[in-house]
Amino acid sequence: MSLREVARLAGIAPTSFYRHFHDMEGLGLALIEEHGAGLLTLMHRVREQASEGQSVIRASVETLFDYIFSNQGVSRMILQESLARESAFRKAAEKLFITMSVDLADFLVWDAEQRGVPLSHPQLAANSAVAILFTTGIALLDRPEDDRNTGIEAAIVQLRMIMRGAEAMAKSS
Amino acid sequence: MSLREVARLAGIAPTSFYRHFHDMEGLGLALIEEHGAGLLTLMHRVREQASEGQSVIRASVETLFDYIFSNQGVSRMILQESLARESAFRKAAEKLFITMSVDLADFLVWDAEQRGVPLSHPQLAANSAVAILFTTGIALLDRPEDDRNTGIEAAIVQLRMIMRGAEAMAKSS
DNA sequence: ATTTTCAGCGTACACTTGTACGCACAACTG
DNA sequence: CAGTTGTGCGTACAAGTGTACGCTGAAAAT
Repeated sequence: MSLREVARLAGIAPTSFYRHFHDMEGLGLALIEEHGAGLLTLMHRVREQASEGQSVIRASVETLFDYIFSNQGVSRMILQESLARESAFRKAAEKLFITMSVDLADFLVWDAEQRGVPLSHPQLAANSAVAILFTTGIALLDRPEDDRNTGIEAAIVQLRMIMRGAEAMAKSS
Repeated sequence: MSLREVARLAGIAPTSFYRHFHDMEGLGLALIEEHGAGLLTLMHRVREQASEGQSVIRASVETLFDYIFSNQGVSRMILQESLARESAFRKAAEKLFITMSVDLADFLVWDAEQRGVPLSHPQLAANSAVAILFTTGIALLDRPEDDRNTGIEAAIVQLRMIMRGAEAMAKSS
């Protein structure tokens, strides 16, 4: 997507773009910052609410996928850019994923303590979860709703599997 | 990367590009096909050799990461394109990852039978493994060797965790 | 030996891209 | 009220893009 294309969609002259962002990179960074913050708080809230109820995993997956589905463009861009060649852009996207992973890991250890279940390598478990969630989430974007629903169920099983693995490794090591 | 840029690097005139590929997409498809086939056989071979020796997981991770590190451009392109908007290009990349996952799942059930250990949801375990391996592999590309090595060890732990989880789920369900 | 195929070339065209420059009008500030 | 700041515009340009066309010469096939 080019600067001119953005300007066209925004209904302004190409040169007016500079009034808002110095760069195309500037726009990208702003988008990441905005949506990144929203996503982080969203996941926090879901964990708080769900931990008083049923499955945190199910609630988290459904919430995150909902978010991705209703913000297709940005979500895809962030993931894609986090895998691109070095740039300020990529650094920001990577940072977001790292923050999400760390947040999740924090919750995992808290939850494990709560339940009195030891957990080995919580950070690595969180990294796995984030990687799986985003790649499968984005891959589901252009698919019919049936595929999306089975994809959600699959992701839930995958996350459960990781948690079971982390618990099993803690017991036998 | 533009058609003209490719032609420049190939040392031919822009218009001569058409003698070899009808399209930029044609080039991409050819690259995916070529490297995809190589990658699949490479992983097959590694599993055969390693199953007579030590850790299959370690051998697989090291081999795959070696491949990614020595084929940075194509590897990154394939993963990135598999997450892009619908296109022939994306379909090919997605197909490669699906094939890799299915191959891995086949091996997992064979190996589990061999060892007399039940395994639940082998296909989902394989999907997780492939997603984790590629995203972390690509993310390690622009990093110093130290990071790469710790990344490899981390990936190994993550895969072990998934396998332990799949075994645990099979026992208790 | 003749023909066909192949891979290269240069020229040309219409189009898009980023961006520099300066002007106009609103809104807010003093 | 005058002044500053923010946001818009049109024009212009150099560079890059895909691709249509037709010419060459070598290699391969007949």
